[in-house]
Amino acid sequence: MTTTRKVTSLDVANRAGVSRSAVSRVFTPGASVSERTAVKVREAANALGYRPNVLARAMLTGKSKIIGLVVAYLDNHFYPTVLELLSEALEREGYHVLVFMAAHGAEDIEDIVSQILDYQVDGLVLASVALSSDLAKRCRASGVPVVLFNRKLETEGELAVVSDNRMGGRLAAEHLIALGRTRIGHIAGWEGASTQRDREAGLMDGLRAAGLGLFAREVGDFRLPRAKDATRRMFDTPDRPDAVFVANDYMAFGVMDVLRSELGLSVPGDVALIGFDDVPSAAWPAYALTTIRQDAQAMVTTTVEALLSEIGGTDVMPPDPLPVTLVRRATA
Amino acid sequence: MTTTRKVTSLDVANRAGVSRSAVSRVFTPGASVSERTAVKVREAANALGYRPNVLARAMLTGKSKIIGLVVAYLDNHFYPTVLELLSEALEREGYHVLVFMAAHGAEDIEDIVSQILDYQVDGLVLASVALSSDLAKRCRASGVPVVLFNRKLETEGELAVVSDNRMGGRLAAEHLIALGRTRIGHIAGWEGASTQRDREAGLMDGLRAAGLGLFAREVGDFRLPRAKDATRRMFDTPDRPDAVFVANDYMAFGVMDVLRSELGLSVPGDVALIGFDDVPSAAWPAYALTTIRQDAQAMVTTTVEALLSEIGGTDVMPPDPLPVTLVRRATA
DNA sequence: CAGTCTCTTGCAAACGCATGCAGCGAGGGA
DNA sequence: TCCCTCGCTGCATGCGTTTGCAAGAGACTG
Repeated sequence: MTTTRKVTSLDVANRAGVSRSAVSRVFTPGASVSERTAVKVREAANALGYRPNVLARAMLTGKSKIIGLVVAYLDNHFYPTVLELLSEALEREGYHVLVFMAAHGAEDIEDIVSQILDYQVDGLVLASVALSSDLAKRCRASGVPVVLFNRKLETEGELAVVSDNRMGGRLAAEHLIALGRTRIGHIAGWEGASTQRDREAGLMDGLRAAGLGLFAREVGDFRLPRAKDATRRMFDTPDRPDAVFVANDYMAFGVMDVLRSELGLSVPGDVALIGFDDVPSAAWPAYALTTIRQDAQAMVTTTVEALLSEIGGTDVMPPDPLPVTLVRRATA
Repeated sequence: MTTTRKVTSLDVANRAGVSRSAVSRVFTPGASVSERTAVKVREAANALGYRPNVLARAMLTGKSKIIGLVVAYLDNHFYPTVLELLSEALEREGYHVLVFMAAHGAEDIEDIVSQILDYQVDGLVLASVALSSDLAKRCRASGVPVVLFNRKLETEGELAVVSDNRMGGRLAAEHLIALGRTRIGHIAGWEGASTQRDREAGLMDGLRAAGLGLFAREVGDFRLPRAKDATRRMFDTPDRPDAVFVANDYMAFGVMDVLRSELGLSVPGDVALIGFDDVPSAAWPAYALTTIRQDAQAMVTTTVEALLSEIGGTDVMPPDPLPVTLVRRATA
């Protein structure tokens, strides 16, 4: 394996008969270079296959052009979608995404974030992950902007991009009630998530407004097997719910599966179902899940804007919760 | 925003009353340091919150500890799964994944790979992406090991991790034939993919062995809408297939949707269906898709091993295709 | 007690680039 | 013709590390 020596700006400079500075300036947008040398340099660079070393540049400028993303799991299809959108949006701005998997549930977030900071990332987005508020503070102290995605902190001032989860829960409740359902159950996600709390709070708002209470409640932790267990528990009684609001689509698929395949119930005949997120597969005919849609694209756009502003030095106000909409399909 | 100055090894050195080298050595496993200074240094480091700058280290050592991953799309759930597994496996080895989205179909791979190399990645894995063999050569020339994931090149010597797609296709054919089906159709993926070619070749092997020919063929390009269109075309005739082998699960879901929901056909009653990959949702009761399983975990493990070996300087032989298995569910 | 060996440790030189500063030349106005 | 201005360019320094080299400090041996 012939280890071809790395070609540096000096090589290009020599070949083009200029100084390293000249080469550097040619590759630095907005620097002062004459067209004539620019041509010579570009030519030499092409011939040699030279490209500036991002890492070296990062050291000087302090800007690495990389954004850290920590995400806990990818089996809920909402997150792959987000990852794809986020990566594309950032690439458009000259950034790239360094991915970190937060071993599920494990509270080594502390450690993971440290690792990320070692890479001198320009920014950090935490998706589906809870961040202790003092850790957030530490990042901010390192000068690294952080934005929480689909989670928020009770602490003021942390940048968080979320949908109007509470409104979403309320919409779900109102829709089920309008359908004439009265025995409404809830399959909750992980209770540590603000997302979960808000969605449930919204549900309760809606029920209360109609003079109803929650008929049943189980927690599925945003995990498929647990959601199925939760469903079994919830329906293992003669007095069953006639509707269920599930905290996200991913769990809702599991719920629907046990309802139809295990318990032989009809959806929405026996029990109406409504999820949250509107992941792509919610639209698939086999499920045709009625759900509360979060606009992933808008969330990503907002995230990127906030992040880049902060990186640019402009302090930015925490964005408002993004609107959600009920998308009505076959299950409610 | 008080920009706290970055804490460097020099700060730690001063506080601990040693030289920068000492500090460096403390953080370099296997370096020669006395326990006494190690303690002093670690203490100072903790007090100051010091962590070595990975980028600076990367410049010196030439090892960035980052692996580039380029992937074309994440809507086929096979790839999120792989991404998660890959990231976890690499994190275990001290590496991290820098993600690059290859705008679908666009042949700017050339450009994307260049961008990746700018980051001085230690290795590159290309998933669901076709790589011109001279580009592969260019990477190799840069000293960056490349491994193709779920794709292979006709060129010899390129590292590629694939399943035994041909055997998979053959298994599918044999199973359908054993079921008594004779009018067997095929919904193909993107024809530029080796994966597609091999799976189809296997299918043909199986048919031929039974004295059958391919009854119908349409191409779905691994995309959901196109797969659905392909299905409509294939069944828009009085003389319909009684079985279909779809080139991957993701498309198979779409195929099944139009079969059942649009055409009112029964699966497997009217038409048997078999997919490829065994993505998680294939097991969901609403689809219960019979499919050929690729072992994503094994593929990832193989990929990581090959990559790390190459990075370590050991030239490694292209691994054998990984075994696939038929997993029988409700659709065939 | 001198000599030798083994550990540690500091020095200084990279790594590949960006950038302030000063110098150079050309063009324009008086 | 002279001088000022302005656009380019090169020099040198610095970013935060690692690492070969040589020297210092003990520890042992003969």
